[in-house]
Amino acid sequence: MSVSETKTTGQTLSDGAFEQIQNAIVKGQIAPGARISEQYLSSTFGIGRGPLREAIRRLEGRRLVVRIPHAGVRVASLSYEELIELYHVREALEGMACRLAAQNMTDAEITGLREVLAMHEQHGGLQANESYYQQEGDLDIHYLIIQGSKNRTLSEMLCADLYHLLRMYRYRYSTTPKRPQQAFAEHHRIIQAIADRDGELAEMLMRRHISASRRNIEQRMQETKSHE
Amino acid sequence: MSVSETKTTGQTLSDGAFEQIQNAIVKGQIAPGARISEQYLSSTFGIGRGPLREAIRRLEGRRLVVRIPHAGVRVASLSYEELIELYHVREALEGMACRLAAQNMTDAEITGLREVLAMHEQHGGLQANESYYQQEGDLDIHYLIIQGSKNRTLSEMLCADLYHLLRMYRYRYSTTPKRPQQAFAEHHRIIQAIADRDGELAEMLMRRHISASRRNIEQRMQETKSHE
DNA sequence: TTTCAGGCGATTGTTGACAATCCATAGAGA
DNA sequence: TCTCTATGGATTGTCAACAATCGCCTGAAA
Repeated sequence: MSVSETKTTGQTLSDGAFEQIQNAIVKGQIAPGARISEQYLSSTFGIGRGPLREAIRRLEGRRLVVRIPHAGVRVASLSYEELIELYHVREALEGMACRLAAQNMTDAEITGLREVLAMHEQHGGLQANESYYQQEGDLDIHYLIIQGSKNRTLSEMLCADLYHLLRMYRYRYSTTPKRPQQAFAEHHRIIQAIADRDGELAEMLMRRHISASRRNIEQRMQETKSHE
Repeated sequence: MSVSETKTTGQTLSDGAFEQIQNAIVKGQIAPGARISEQYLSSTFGIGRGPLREAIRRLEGRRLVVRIPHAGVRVASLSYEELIELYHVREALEGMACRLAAQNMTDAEITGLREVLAMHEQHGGLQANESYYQQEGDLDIHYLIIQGSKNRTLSEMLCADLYHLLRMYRYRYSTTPKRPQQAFAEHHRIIQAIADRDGELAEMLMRRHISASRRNIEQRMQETKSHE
């Protein structure tokens, strides 16, 4: 569980620590449910406990860690139920974002969206760790559409708050083999609806897309039965 | 802008400061957009800067303050556009919560909901600062319905993140004279739909309820033109 | 008069030491 | 042997001092 040394993009030590710890948690380099002591983090990142505690409080706000007063913080370990809840929330929020995107995206942005999709189609051929790239690509598409909604409040909620939790799960449970192709087709239809400025259809397609993704997870969890 | 001395409910100084500052911001005791120095807070609450900074980082996560590195933090002053955005997000999220509440609330909880509504109806007679109570009452109803969705992720997002921002505005722009009665009737219909276990109708009614509230604000802002 | 450079004051960022709290373990008594 | 208590260690919470950065104000030059 060695935390790889990524560059600190933050302007202040606290910001840097925040990003690094967040990355480590999201990528699973720190195991979910594991207790993280301030001393460990302090020696790992080589900074004092002050900035660390500030970073932890921010992570707490994003629900990436759970803190118990006088007892320490643990990496959040979302239950299966909470993951499903997350997908339900996403369905409502991203459906809305998609409808707004159909209204508010510029033609240039829609063109860019298509280019990203095409790029992912080309890269879709390689096999090794394809799931990873496909997943990140999936996030890229969703990210662009969310930004296209032009609703900054919505964007922040989805990108800053929800997506990190989601990515945490994606790193844990690698994607299912069959989904990517289907997801690609769904993305294609969604983008088409946006290009047609059909907000209602775009919302419906996005909701179905996320709903299908959720059911896919539910099915896999049912199979493996490793609820832990 | 004297910050009233409210009791510290938090278990740790940082938690207490977090709640107190949050309250002060929400209630408008600290003006929106005002710069708050750590020294001021430190002397006001009588605690060191360490816990204060932790509290500030949490407030930052909730978008109640905006922080610029090396330059200090300011109380968030949401623009008119952001307020409208907030209502749009609420519409999607609370609509969903209402649909889930119709599915998942227990009969006892629905009874409790009706009692709260009836209580607010009785108290509706008094005039002085009625708007305030009506508003808080409104929040109570919404709060109960959100909890009734039994989706903890959703509940946290709405209650912990969004509602404080919303309350901040409610304290600033006192409610309009005519809305309460109408809102009361709408609440009544929503609760009826929940009692009937009609999730689809409940969601639609809640969306319209929030949408009407949003349009009411839009109209008022149009009239006064005090966008500042 | 305007603009830009430099320095001063104030504020934020960071650190290390100190205090308070909790957890686990060992030990005594029943 | 079991339970309850007390003590020690470790960890978190808090504070006060130090360092770094920024904004403002002064003043000089164009």
